[in-house]
Amino acid sequence: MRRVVDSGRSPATLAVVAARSGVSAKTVSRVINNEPGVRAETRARVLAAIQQLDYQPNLAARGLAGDRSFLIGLFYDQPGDYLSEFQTGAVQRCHESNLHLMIEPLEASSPDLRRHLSTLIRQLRLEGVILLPPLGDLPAVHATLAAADVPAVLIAPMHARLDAPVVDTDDRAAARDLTGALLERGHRRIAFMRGRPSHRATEQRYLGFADAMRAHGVDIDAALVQSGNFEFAEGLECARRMLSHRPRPTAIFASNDDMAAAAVSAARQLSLALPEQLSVVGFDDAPVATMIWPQLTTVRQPVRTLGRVAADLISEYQPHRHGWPQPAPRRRVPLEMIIRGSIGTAPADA
Amino acid sequence: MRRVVDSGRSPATLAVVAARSGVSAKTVSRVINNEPGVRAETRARVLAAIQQLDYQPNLAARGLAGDRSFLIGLFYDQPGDYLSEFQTGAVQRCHESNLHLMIEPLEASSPDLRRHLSTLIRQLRLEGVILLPPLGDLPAVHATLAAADVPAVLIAPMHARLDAPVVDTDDRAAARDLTGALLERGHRRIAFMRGRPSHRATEQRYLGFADAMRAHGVDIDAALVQSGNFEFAEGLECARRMLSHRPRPTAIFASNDDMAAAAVSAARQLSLALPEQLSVVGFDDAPVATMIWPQLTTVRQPVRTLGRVAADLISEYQPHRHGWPQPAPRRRVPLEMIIRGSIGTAPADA
DNA sequence: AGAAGAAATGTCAGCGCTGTCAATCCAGCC
DNA sequence: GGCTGGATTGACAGCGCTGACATTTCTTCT
Repeated sequence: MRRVVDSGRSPATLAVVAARSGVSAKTVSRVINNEPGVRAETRARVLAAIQQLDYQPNLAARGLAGDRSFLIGLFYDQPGDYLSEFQTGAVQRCHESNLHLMIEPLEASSPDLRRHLSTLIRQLRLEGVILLPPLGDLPAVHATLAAADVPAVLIAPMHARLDAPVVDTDDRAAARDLTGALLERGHRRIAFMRGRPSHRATEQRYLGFADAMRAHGVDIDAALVQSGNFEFAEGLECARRMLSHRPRPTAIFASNDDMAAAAVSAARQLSLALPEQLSVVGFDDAPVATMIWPQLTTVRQPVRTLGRVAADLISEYQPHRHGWPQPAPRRRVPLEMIIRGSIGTAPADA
Repeated sequence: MRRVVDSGRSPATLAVVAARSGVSAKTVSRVINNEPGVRAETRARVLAAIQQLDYQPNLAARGLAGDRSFLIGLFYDQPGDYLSEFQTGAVQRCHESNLHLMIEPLEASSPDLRRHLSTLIRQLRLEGVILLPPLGDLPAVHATLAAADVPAVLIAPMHARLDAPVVDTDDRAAARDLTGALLERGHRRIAFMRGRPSHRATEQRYLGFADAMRAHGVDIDAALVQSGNFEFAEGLECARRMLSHRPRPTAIFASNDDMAAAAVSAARQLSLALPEQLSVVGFDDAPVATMIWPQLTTVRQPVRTLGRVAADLISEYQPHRHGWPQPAPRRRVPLEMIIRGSIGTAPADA
């Protein structure tokens, strides 16, 4: 009895499956691709053979023959803590459609962004891409994608486009609710810390804040609306300025949790008691929101869901039509407010 | 004058480049793959044609013909804030070698982990994988990879293996330094908060702590060594227990920043002044480290570099040899201590 | 039963590239 | 010049699959 050492044992091919199940290769192909026009019994037989042989179709061959790639690109500029959650959601959804996700960092400000992107797209023959902010707003990116005829899904872009679907959240409504929570607790002098101007969320969150203030007939003190650029460090400076303003605001609405954490730090340094003397709300429910004391009242960003929905749109895209349907779909993912210890009743003497 | 609309204009193929430069397809292939045995002048001519035609080789075709995939897999279990940094480093390095990175979540505890992994590997024909903890320690993962003959790089695994290269950091030395910083400031009653048992870092950091204590002739109070499982919530419980212990520790060494943040929160709730009454150190230099007040003294984790080095090992892997060289390479990336406001001199009355 | 049409299945070329091996070129040497 | 051997280059098949189209096998209806 002889044994053949075969560490690189060649995996079963479609032809082997065909032989095993007594049909032609083409029929096996039909089964794999879930094409119609295969008798149920035949399909079952083929499926059984696939199982027995533990057959896995060769992606490269499928791609080459069918002029596809089964690859979706996820492009991002700044890696942030939300990225890994987002991509996890996107990958999961992609797998359901037998697609794979390639993640690609892409410097928005890089001079050869176009070349880089173009190389990537054409080498990989990406079937679609997901653009995390702020990439969805770069004309250079859209031009390159259009030239290569690759459909894109935009995540919370500043400006919606007719030719590209968008996934976003209703930040304005959430900001309204959040502001409402402060107003309900008697706050009137509320400072608002804006985010980075290049993000859609920056404007939307401010508008929601303004909506709520107006609805309650409360004036906004322009001196108490400043930008912290979504960053902790700048938020710290900003909060210091706000807290040294007189009369002092009784609450700070920070456009994200990093800046809210900064506001908490600033208050801490001024020995203000939270939430007795100052209420703070953030946005995003970032990890830091529950890592400081008091924990931040904020709005949970359904990041994983966003990733899933984005992948969903790409999967559903019908390439036989010319481009996306007009107008391109837009999906809104609901946002959820989370009340935690960082807000309280406005101080009486304020 | 007529214009032909050609949105899906077929990209140049290798054959076109060959015709253009007056050589055979095979020679163009040689140039693309940087194979030797091509006269410099010929190479230049081909390169010029590639440029002019803006030719991009088709990955799927190269893969099919050459039995490669140009794909590296990055597997992770828990998405964390470090993941996106890591993958950014890894992607960058991969691109330098014309490889692409596929990221794949993989539930360590999932019952069909093997099946899932196996499907992925064989469909994509991954050329190598990077295993983030704790995946590098799962026998099921190694078995599957070995069966498919796919080389793996382990990131900071609990147990090194002879057959797989490892990238890690010298946590023990860093923990020693960090403990030294506390001892220098007069601290003697130092509590130590351990991490998740499944991580190599947990043990290493404790050993470094113990090294330093022993070197200074300071006894470790066993009651002050407890586990917070690397998580904020558990860290909070743990810190409360530690701070209610009498005599109270004057410093807490938390095995990661999340738990250190928890220690700060706990101290805050007990109205302890930081760092006057309590010093806290963390580990990792996570975002939260600079988002709380006082900012955490910690050790910076060179995450992006780790990603780059991991990809480097995979790229350098020589598949013509049988497996990795014995013993497989191990790369240590240096760690850097960062002193911030969370530590101070031990209280005199302690 | 037989024809017509729909449904199911098969044949075959070829996607764009690389491995194998054969053909050609050229320098160096007698 | 003619020969030899290494350096270049080319011809061609085929990687594993799917598209287009041909063929066969059912249904259904008269």
